[in-house]
Amino acid sequence: MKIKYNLIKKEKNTKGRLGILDTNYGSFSTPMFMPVGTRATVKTLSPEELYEVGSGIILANTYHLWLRPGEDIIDKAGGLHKFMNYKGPILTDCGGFQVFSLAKPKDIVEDGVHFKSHIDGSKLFLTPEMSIQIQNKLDSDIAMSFDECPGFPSTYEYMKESVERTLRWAKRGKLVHNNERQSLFGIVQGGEYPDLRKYSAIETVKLNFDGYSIGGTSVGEDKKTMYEMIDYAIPYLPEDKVRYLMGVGDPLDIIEGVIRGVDIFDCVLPTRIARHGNAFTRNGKINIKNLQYKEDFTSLDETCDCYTCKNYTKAYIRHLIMVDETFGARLLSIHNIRFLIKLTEDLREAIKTDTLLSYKENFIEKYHA
RNA sequence: GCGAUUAUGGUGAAGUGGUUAACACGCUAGGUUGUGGUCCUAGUAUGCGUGGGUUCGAUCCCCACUAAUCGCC
Repeated sequence: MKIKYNLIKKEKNTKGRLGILDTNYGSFSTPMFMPVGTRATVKTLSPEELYEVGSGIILANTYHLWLRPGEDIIDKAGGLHKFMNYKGPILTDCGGFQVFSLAKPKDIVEDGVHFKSHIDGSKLFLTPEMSIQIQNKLDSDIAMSFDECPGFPSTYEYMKESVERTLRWAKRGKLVHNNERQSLFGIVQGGEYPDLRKYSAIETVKLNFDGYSIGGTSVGEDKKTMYEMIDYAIPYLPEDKVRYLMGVGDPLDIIEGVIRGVDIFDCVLPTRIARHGNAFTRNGKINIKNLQYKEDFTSLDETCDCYTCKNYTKAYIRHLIMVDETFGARLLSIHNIRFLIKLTEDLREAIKTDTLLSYKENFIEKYHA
């Protein structure tokens, strides 16, 4: 079956909304943070650990799985869920963002995108149809339309052209999509231009997707601009479909996104910074490698309920990171993902009690202290 | 006791008779937003074993001392 978004409650003072998303692999509440598992694994975490931190859904990547091990292998394994032994919902990103980082503007043509493999430099060509067909085989619960993700800043002329192309690609992808149990999302682009965001949103919604995402964010723009990009698109998205803001995962950005009506977020930040020794805490982000934690035998965050915080000290985690033991990255990843998911849990409570704005004020006060 | 060799930062080391002593690691501090899986950026010896000498000038040349390593007795 296709996913179904159930709007439970709208917050009084903001556009924040509480909902439940039903999928083939269970239901989860929104707003929700979605951990990134590019290559069919959320780096260093087992599926059991993902369930434990309250992860409602995870993201895997079409481009990376297309190259290795290849969608046919995953198809033979019985689909992505069986292949990676993950029993919750999975969303696959379309590969558009990899194109953004691997291809040059001149390599983007009407039919698709020419670019070089990040593994061996071999020439590759990806089309909207291929992206959807690969995702059909991966058998994720939600597939994303193949889009172009322009950088920031882009000229108005280029962005207009890009938005039109992304719309044509969305139509082409939708035509070949043929997995009955898989939902398909459209992606709104338009950069920092209000009328292009509006146009992109209206035209994408006309194509009637199962959900909508806002893309083209987190590509170098400042926070204010990113929030405006959300504001320009949200009014034109239907209330009865789920909304996903792509690539955003800084705690403050998640709060601002929820206030603006976003339901799902994804981001590599919690796992990437974990591998580099950083942890989110209620009192701001910390670098566990700092000398001040050498003899700090307290947990990362005394308000946190995660496995890491219940069992390990900063001094121990610092030691593991300093000597490059992977268990350190795992402990920090568990904590950072739990931190963001707990944040969305708190935001859900704030929506229930119509206290989203005061929650934000209190959070910022401590986080920036 | 004798002989040889060597002595440069936390470590391994490069180097030159004359402005700011290479590089790497480590360490210290930042960065990271639909992941190109240990990455990127910056800082880190007021000093070249100790004491004398030669020289306008010595980490670099000479002498002594000290220490380490190897060999011999």
